[in-house]
Amino acid sequence: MEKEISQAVIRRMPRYYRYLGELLEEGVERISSNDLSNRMQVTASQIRQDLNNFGGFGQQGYGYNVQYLYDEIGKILGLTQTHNIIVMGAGNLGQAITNYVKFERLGFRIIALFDVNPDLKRQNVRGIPIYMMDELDEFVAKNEIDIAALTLPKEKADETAKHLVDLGIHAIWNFAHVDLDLMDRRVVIENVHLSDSLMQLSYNIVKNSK
Amino acid sequence: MEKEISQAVIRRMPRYYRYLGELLEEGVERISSNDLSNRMQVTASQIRQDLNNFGGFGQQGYGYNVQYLYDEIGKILGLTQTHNIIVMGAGNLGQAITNYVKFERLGFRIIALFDVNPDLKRQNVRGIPIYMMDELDEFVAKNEIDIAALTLPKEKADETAKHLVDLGIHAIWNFAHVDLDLMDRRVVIENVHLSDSLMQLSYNIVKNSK
DNA sequence: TAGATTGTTAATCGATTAACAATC
DNA sequence: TAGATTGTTAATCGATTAACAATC
Repeated sequence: MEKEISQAVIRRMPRYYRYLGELLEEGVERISSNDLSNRMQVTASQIRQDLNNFGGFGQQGYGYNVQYLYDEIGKILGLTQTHNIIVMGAGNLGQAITNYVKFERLGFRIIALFDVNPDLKRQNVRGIPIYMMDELDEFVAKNEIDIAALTLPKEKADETAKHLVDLGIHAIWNFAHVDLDLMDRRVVIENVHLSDSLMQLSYNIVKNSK
Repeated sequence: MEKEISQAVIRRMPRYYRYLGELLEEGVERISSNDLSNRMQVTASQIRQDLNNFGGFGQQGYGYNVQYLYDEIGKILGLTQTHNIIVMGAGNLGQAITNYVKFERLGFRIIALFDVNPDLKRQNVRGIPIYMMDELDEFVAKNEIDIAALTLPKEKADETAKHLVDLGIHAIWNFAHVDLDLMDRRVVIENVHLSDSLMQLSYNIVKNSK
């Protein structure tokens, strides 16, 4: 195994990717760490350090080729392969995520939703079918699933997550308001705790008004 | 102004709040930093350091009173006051956020949505009215708005944000895939970049499978 | 070549952890 | 009082920034 790269660095990579995408749209061919640092409001030093965790993508005296760097970061982030996603919970949030077409451009493809509500049986979201929870095992056996997005009430989140892992799904995008307890298992979890985010905003509002 | 508290600390406060809430539900009356650290998988030292940024909430030999600490963190996070929210963009994500009843328990109250789509005129989400964008100025003038949630395409996000700030709204919960350019203004911004989050997950999947 | 800018090492800064005296 | 556990200072660790030699 190579030397571990810190999550602080990883968290910044999608942001670089986003800015490079914008530069591409603007038709910019090359950029120096200094120019990029001005745009992104980070230090040029940090950009160079971050990138050099993964290799030398630039050239002295020239800077970075935008298209090349964009593609390389895409590779690093695993965007060259398609990721099939199932969404657990077909409520508002589950449906909102499903409708987020934008993800598809990045290679993320939602292929099914699951819910317990019988009213949703045989329904679909933008052509993507909603199944009942008891159809999950068979579906997962027959399809290659890379990620499960969890938009369930917190009471159901933990057991569902464990079940998904047992079915062989090793990546969970967790929207439930709990920290999943799957420590001993080989799973990657990415949390999106919306209410935590809102509370952080609330704190900063109070601070800002002082 | 008091000494600045780092965002790293602030980011952890909602998590403490969440765990203390769970302890309350379990009927636990008091807890030591050590027991809490075991539950939360952080060091006891960090818990004590974090809390002591805001004051001494514990007692030697006893630990922390759960209810008291819960309330105090609630105050710190500004949850004692109600925050009125408007949601810009009544698409799937805007509606999903609006339906997230959970927020209300924390004092966040969504009072209106705004969209450009004339089909949505006079519609509502769970009783909360959808207005047209041209009704925004009047609505903001007549109501006390604390937070605007931005669920717009990135092309519209920046100008809308500027407009909101001009109308006197100084907190933005940004779901658009851009970093808003409002640097010189007195605004607090909390970003929720879902595709960034998904890319981070994707990176960790690749790493995990090695 | 001269100028520009990277890749990388060294210095600084900040955040986390450890330790322990204070005290309930 | 003795035991437990905080609040806080000191030590360590990691992340960011600065500096500069290498090189295109």
